Amino acid sequence: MEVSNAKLIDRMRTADSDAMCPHRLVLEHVTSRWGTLVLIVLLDHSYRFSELRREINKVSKVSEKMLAQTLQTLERDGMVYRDAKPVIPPRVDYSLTDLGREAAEQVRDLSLWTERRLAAVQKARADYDAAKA
Amino acid sequence: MEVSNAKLIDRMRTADSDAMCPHRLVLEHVTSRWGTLVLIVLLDHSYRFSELRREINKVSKVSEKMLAQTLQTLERDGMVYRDAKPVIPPRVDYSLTDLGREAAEQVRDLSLWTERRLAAVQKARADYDAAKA
DNA sequence: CTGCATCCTCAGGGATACTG
DNA sequence: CAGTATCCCTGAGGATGCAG
Repeated sequence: MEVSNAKLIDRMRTADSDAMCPHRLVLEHVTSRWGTLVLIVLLDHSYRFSELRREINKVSKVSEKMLAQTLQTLERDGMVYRDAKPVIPPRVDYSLTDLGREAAEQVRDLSLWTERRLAAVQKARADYDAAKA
Repeated sequence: MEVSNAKLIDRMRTADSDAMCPHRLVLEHVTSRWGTLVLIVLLDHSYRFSELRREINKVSKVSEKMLAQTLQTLERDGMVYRDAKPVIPPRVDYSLTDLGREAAEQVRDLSLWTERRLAAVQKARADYDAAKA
């Protein structure tokens, strides 16, 4: 990585100081509470809406509304492909696009990293809490 | 990466379905709204509290409360080192630990990735919006 | 300067009911 | 089944004031 961080943070600036710069918004979609889980699960294979919901519910309860909303955001950002089959009853399959797969792999790696380093974090917490008392 | 995603998602489960598993919590701290910015900025060098706040404010206004809260969380997780010098007026320097640097580099890479792929995302959004209308 | 503590606002997110 | 629409509420997060 040749780019300095000072430059990165500067490129995050916006003329309007209140509005977020575009790529930060994408980052927030990808790292959002439900976005991360959707991406990680979809890395496996495509899922129907309720399959996906059941899978995520194993980890953390997600409301139908939030799942739909998350999927729409990721679909609009070009991360998720939505395949709605014109059958009765409806069948909709969600899968990752190439773009989404790139994002998902990085999110997954970060998740795996936190898992690997969990012991260190817990140690740090114990020390921190002990120092407080 | 040898580990299957099915296993990853399963390892994210908790006995108590409502509680989040430990490493997901760490992930959320690191990818939180202010956590990402703190990590990216600190990747440069250490900062005093108000320096850090000014730097982040360039990108997105952060309240003193949220910055302090974020720093405490990251410090407790062993990502950030807090060096409080016993002088008047107080001087506190924040820097990344080795653990924090590992996290920060991944977050920065993800941020750089979204920046690189921004054009693709914006194209996808335009297509999506056009299809709606 | 660096923080706590307090109060308050608002939007993220849940529950429910309804439709194609 | 796969959503949309509605209502509602908790809690993230901002503003202000004060202390060390």
